[in-house]
Amino acid sequence: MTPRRRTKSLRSSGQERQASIITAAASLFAAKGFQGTTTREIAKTAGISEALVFKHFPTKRALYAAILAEKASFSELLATVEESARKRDDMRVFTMLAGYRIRRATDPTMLRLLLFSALERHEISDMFFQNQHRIFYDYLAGYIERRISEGAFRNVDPLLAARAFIGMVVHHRLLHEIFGVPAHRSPEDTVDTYVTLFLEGLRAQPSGAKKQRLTPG
Amino acid sequence: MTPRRRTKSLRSSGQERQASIITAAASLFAAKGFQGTTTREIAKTAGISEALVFKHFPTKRALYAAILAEKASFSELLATVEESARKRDDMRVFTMLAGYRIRRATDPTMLRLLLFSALERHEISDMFFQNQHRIFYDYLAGYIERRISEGAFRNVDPLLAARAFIGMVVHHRLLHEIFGVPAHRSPEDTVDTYVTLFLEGLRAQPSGAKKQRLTPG
DNA sequence: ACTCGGTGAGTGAGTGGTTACTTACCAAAT
DNA sequence: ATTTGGTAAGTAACCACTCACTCACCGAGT
Repeated sequence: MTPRRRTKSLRSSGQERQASIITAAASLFAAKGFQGTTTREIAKTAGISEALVFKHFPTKRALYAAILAEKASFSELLATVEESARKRDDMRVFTMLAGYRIRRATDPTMLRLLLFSALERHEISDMFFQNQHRIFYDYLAGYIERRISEGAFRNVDPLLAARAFIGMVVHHRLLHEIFGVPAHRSPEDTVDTYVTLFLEGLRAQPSGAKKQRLTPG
Repeated sequence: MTPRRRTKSLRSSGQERQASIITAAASLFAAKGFQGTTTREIAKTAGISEALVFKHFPTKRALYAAILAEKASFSELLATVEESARKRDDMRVFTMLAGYRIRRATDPTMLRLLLFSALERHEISDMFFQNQHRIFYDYLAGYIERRISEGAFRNVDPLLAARAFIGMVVHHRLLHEIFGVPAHRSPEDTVDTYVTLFLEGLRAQPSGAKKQRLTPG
């Protein structure tokens, strides 16, 4: 029996392969950084030979740039859709998208990629970073300015407030996901708490463990 | 026994050399990470041959561990002195030391070392990290609990509040010193503002540029 | 229905350069 | 004379990247 195109082909198309290389490389770069990842490892993770990686990307650095560019352009797309929702005054969609973007941008893999690229000072990373964080600033700018116009947050400097908020969220993720400090709440819960804490003027839930030690462990 | 040197010797003592290697290596590791730094570079920066580096430290990793251990033990020392000042109720010394420790721990070189060691997941970095952050938690724990007992910050969860504050400070440093986003105030000013902002319940200076755009640049 | 040649997917076995680390030896200080 | 600070010149392993080559697939000609 000579089966024809019945099951999956033995060879992938160029686009499929390119995507699988990017996926493999992204997780490795996020885990070990650019310098810490070898092209041999990338090939092994993608299940192909090292030579094929270089058929798709001229250099290791070009592959890295492609990954960051892809992530950045997806963020850009989300921002555009979100902006149009805001203009249509569709607050349900806007809030949902903004929430998704915040969760995505504070996702451990994204954070590790972001931090590594920033620390290792790749030229490409500037754009990536600016894109990732403009999201937050724009989102919070809108929210805070709206609330201020409603009479809330008297005497609050919006830029400082936005930065403070981002600081809380990012730092929580750093602590919990990257540095491995155990969280005393679920991530979702904590981000929500931070939002409340920040936006309502540092009034946290009264249910908090007041006598808790501040040093974890 | 005590060798008194009239003129500068052509050769350094073991301890002097060891210190100079650590200094050179620390700045390189902070700038490029463990993987990104070569032992040749370290030797060149310290102004000696590569072989001599290995006379003082058996492996590159051991040198790295020594750097983190040194930083951590200095922090520990500061914490001890500070604790004794607190017990003596010497608030002037306590506040001064605590301020110094916060400034030191948010210093760009320390932050880069910390972030790199955490991202690259060296076993040694755990201790280093725990030490660096216990500083904040303990300092803030004391402050916040004191203020709560005075009737301030009703319904505030101290752990969350401490984390939020650290988030603000660390994120500001990340933005400004590592990611290169221009600060709209001086670093010292901003840290102080964060302290005020946090401790007084998000009431920032009314002098703030209220109509400022939130996106820098 | 079958062959055959063109094309792109895919690889094993390198290449030169770099890395962490070593060896064998030297010179200054005591 | 011995110890200690110091080096030039290695070495084996590993790195990003290349080369020469094979194989799978498809469609045109018969």
